[in-house]
Amino acid sequence: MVLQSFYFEEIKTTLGKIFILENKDGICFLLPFQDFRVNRIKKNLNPIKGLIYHKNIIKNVNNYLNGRELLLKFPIVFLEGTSFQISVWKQLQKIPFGIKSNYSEIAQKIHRASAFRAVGSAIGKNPIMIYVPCHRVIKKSGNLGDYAWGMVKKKKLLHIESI
DNA sequence: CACGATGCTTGAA
DNA sequence: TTCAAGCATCGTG
Repeated sequence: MVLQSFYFEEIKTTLGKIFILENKDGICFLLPFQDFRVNRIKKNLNPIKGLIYHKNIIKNVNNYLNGRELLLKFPIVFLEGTSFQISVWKQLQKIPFGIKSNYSEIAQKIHRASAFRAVGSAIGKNPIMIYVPCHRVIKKSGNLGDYAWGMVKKKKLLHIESI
């Protein structure tokens, strides 16, 4: 297998500093800068500074966060994750803008109705924030639930989508 | 390999 | 509000 090149960028947003990693096939990671995976990714994949394939995601992220634009579609590549986790992340992508869901609903959709607790764990490892809209998943009770990157960020995202 | 612990939950007590 | 059940993963031994 041919060694592929990865490109990264770190942008400042109203949500804080965000790390973006891409290759020619799509977006591979989009994480808050403080996520523990960022350093590991840089070290292992040795990405080149500066996006070249999906440069316009930078403007899209900022516009979205400022409520000026909806999320555009970018190809997404899951470089890691178990089949269970990937099926959860793919299911999240089907939640429309401005619509909320809950953990057991996601579990049902992937035909693992009783695995709602595991769904929560899988969502917590989402590699691509915003575009894999894990923030739209809240508790069935109506409480906002938890968020791996902090409730402040989850609340901001939900606010942007008026959820 | 076998447990125990853990994590963006739930439903019942 | 507290708690046990339930499920995929991960760290330990």
